[in-house]
Amino acid sequence: MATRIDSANPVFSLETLKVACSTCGLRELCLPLGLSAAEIKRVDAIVRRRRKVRKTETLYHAGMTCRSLYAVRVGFLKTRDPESSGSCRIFGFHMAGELLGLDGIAGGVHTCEAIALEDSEVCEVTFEDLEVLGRELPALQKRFHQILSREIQRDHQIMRVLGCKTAEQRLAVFLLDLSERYESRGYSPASFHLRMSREEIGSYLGLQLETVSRLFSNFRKRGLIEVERRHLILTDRPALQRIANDSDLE
Amino acid sequence: MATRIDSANPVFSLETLKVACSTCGLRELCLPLGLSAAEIKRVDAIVRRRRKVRKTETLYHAGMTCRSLYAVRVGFLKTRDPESSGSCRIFGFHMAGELLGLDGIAGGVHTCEAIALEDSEVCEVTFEDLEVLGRELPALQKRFHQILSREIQRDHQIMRVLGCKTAEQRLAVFLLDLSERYESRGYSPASFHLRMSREEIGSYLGLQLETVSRLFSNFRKRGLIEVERRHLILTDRPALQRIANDSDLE
DNA sequence: ATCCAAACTTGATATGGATCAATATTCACT
DNA sequence: AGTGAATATTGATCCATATCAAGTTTGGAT
Repeated sequence: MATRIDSANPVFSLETLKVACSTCGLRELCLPLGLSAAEIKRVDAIVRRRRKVRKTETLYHAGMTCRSLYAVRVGFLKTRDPESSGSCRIFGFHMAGELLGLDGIAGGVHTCEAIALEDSEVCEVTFEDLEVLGRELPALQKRFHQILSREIQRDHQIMRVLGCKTAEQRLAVFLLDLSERYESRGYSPASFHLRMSREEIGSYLGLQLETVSRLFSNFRKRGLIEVERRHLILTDRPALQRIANDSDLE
Repeated sequence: MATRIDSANPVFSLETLKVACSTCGLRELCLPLGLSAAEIKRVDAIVRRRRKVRKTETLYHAGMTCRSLYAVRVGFLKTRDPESSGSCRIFGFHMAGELLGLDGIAGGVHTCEAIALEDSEVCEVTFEDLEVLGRELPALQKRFHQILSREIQRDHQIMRVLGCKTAEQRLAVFLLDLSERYESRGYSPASFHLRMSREEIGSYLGLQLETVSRLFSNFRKRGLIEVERRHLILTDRPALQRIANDSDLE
């Protein structure tokens, strides 16, 4: 539960260099995508500090002033709606290379809260710095706009799922989405560990946890997946793909 | 069905002046919000052309290259998912002062289609121009980021509704949202005309049109609204408000 | 003015998930 | 190692909303 951790140490230098965007394995996913080496060096300079967030800890609460966005460097977080106290809606799960806090730019206040699902590390960049540097580096400005727009596209995808897919389809879409994201990070697309509970999956997909659990069992019986608690193997992705798309065509 | 209309006329000058942002009644809602008079003049210069879109006509199709965003000047449009052929998901309804095409920045391609629900007019600004001018006018840059972030917030709101509200709550949220948006445009928040069909409302809210129709009847019986086909009077907004929020607290 | 298609309303019935309930498994903590 | 609290599974039942069906109203085209 402690927050006094090495990365909060104000002594930068070597430590900072080691985790600079220039040498970060995520630069092909994260903010620096598409920038030249020289441009990335400039981005390095505005990455304020790396922050560690232990499992179950909160990166930011709703209502907190929001002056920065956070890039996930390692780990896995969820963002959730603070309002709906009951079955707290989960807006998203976020893995390495993804940016958090985009919703807070408009009002200067976080509208949701971000919680680590495993020990994580994030890089912080203030909007102010990003805007100033964006004026100098059109490629960075463009990249930032892309990221914001991408987020809107992602939200549309979720709206589509919530608005007109069956429970079965929702879970298939969810598993395939995770799979793709792991793959683009160099992990196996077919075998991975779920960082979230059945309840959290349900909250994200607009389903009850029992329904999620039943669907896992059902998928297993049909030979689509192997599931052992939170470890998952997608044994028949084409079939999942078919389930995910199918019924909105018929 | 014709698209040969005056605003497509390449002769600008007086015509253009008349509809410039500087003199536009929407400048407190639209892109120029918060800019100085001098800055707004600069924005005027990048508003390429005004385009008229007649009722039922399409402003852009999914798949079309997307180099611009569109600000609604007059009228009312919907954006919808082209994929789900059956009950085409509707992503949103858009009124004067709102911006369309934000999802297309990332890929340079429109991911949804925009269709006019009544005769409408939009102002076009290319992303390129917006980015170039944004570098010169930090206030404009900031405003653009705000708009993108606002859109993400809006999408979250919809995800919340689709993910954990009952049909009754969804309709209440929807009506109150329309009400607010009309009010902030100087119209009555309590009495307005629905530009969309029951089916379109249903598609937006993840409900069947019959359910929407029944809910209208039900709300009327309870004295919450008066509804005559597409004309609507919200006679008890506090009650609607209660319905909209209530049950996720209990 | 008339006709037709689209939009809407209302009723009857079916069903996918929610809800309630009981049990099993796992993990964190002492 | 042992205990209690999360987490997950599975079954039984219920209900909100979908689906099917019929009839009505409206508005646009001729």
